[in-house]
Amino acid sequence: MDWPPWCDKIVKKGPWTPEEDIVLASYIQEHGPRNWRSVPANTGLLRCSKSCRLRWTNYRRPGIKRGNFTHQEEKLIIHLQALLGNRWATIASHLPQRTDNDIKNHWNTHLKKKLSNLHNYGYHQAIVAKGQWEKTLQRDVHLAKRAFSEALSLGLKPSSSAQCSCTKPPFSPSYALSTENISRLLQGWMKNDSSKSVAINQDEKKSADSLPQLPLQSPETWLLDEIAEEAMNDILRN
DNA sequence: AAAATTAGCAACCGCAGTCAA
DNA sequence: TTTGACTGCGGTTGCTAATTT
Repeated sequence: MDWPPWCDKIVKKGPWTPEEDIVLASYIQEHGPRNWRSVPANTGLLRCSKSCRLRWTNYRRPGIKRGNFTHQEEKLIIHLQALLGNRWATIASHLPQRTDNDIKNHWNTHLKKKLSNLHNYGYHQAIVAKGQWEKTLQRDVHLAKRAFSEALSLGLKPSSSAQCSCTKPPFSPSYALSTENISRLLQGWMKNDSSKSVAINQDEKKSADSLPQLPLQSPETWLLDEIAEEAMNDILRN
């Protein structure tokens, strides 16, 4: 049965009910998450294919982690956002248990605010610590970007342009933003991070592990000096 | 206690990319 | 080469719960 042309008139919107979820989940379990157009047609759900896909991708897909973001996850999101901009899908690929929608919502409702506080707190610290705080988060982000560019000139592997879905790179060259290269940069950052407990994609990690270390760990070229890091931790904890 | 405001989040919308016919 | 179907993405909206006045 094809989805009728008048489907827009009967399509249901708004929150999904548990019953609809069960129907969707059992259908996907049987047929796999593809051919979304067939889902409403074959299940009788009064939802458009898009809505079914979104519901599955963001809420019903196995392995999705819901609930509070850990401190470590937040830091990773902040760093990736600084590097990539609002490319939520790319950022989400580095937090496999989180969806892009979840990350985007968390950024818009929590992290932006926290970063704003961090910025203000930074200027306060600058006065208190007699200039030690001149490395505010914004500057750190700038440094990260510079380090990124420098690292590229030191031989980060270009990705095949066809695989790079980045349409709006924050800085050039555009090939910089491949998954592999981002993983390398993250690895550099994580080496400086105390907990090192972020679950990055295991394949990416293997790939990154097999590559020579890049000179990204020096204070001059990587993100946060101890003071900035501590202040950031304070803000994120609150 | 009630009304107003704010915050958080699920879901929708529109656009762009991909691919097959 | 063109066209249409499908999919993915990011921005935005709107509902609900929590908080403030």
